[in-house]
Amino acid sequence: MIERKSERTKSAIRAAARQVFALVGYERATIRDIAREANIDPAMVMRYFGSKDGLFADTANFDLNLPQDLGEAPDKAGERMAAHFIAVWEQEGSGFAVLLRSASSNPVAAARIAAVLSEQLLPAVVAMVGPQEAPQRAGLIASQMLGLALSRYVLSLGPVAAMSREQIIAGIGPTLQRYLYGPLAR
Amino acid sequence: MIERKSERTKSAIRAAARQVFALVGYERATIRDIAREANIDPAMVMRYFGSKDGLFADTANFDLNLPQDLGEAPDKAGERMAAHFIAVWEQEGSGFAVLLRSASSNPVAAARIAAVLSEQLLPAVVAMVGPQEAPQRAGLIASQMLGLALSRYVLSLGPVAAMSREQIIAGIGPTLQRYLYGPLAR
DNA sequence: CACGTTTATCAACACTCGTTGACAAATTCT
DNA sequence: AGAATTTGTCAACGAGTGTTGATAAACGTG
Repeated sequence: MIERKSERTKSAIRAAARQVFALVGYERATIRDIAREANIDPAMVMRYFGSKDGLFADTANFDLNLPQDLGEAPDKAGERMAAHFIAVWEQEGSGFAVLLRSASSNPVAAARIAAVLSEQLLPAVVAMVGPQEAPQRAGLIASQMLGLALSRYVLSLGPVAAMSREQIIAGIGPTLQRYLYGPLAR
Repeated sequence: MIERKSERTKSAIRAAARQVFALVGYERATIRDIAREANIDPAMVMRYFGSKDGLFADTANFDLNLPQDLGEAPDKAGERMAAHFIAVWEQEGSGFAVLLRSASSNPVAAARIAAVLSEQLLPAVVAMVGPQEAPQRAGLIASQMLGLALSRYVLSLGPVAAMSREQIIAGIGPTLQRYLYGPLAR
């Protein structure tokens, strides 16, 4: 057999876990729920992922994957960044929904979001504006993007969820642009 | 006795509940934890609040309390709004921390945040810019403010938590200003 | 003081959860 | 085919949870 049977089961569990975790969060998701969603026995989850924590750690990952050339067209950076964020989030199984849904109550998820900020967003901003002002600028950007994701995808707040991608980008792009290159308080 | 003894106990429970709920969220908070924090018996919680849900419903309330005169100085509205948000959140026992910490996993909390948007923020924005564009503008404002609160108070993301109130206001005020009165995509 | 009401204590129930281990079935290898 | 390994099933355990009811202590009132 070219592919172990267990790999099929593992990915079925993973897919079900992503779905359930993203929908109800780490605490409310039960192994029994996930197993039922994947049409397997709860014990299989333990066999292949060791524990509920292990499954979550495997499922809740996210790569921001920012383009490297944002700084080459500085006047377009904000808009491009906004568009990139939305594109990455809306691709299925990105793991970001899992992460954000559980971040408020699960320390592991919170730490991973913090890591995305410090290891992916911050370096990109450093490359654009230098190390001096980068933390503050990256922090402001993170606050806007996380707030958008929370409002639109997690809480589904009416007005935010109703906006089109284009409206979102038109609204938030200039904000990111200013957070990147606009004036800053000392 | 001028004040029933039960009122003392009830407010002790309330205070402990706010603290525990705000720290770990609805699901991870246990009645036993809250009771221990308040130095009372778990059964007292049931007597006075009926259920864990009842206690949460009693604890998790929030009034944005926006000033009525924001529209009178339109060029200052964004900055004043930002300053007001921060002031309201940082006053102890505001209940907002409880709400936001649990919003991602608790439907009641999510619904209450949605209600703050639709019943408090939206009407204020309608009064300033009219009903046509208000939903989109209020949605954008909510996304930025929720994201700030999430980053700074719930997740304590380093760069955001490190900023001073003045830096926050200087950074976010202009954003709200543009969300209120700036150009908008159709 | 004695009585009724309010407040507090305690132990237990019923349930759900993550997790485990024994065992069976299927699959692969010799 | 027979043995060994992998994969799956099932029932149960132990811990923790919200919740309840019986019972005691504290308190105000005649």
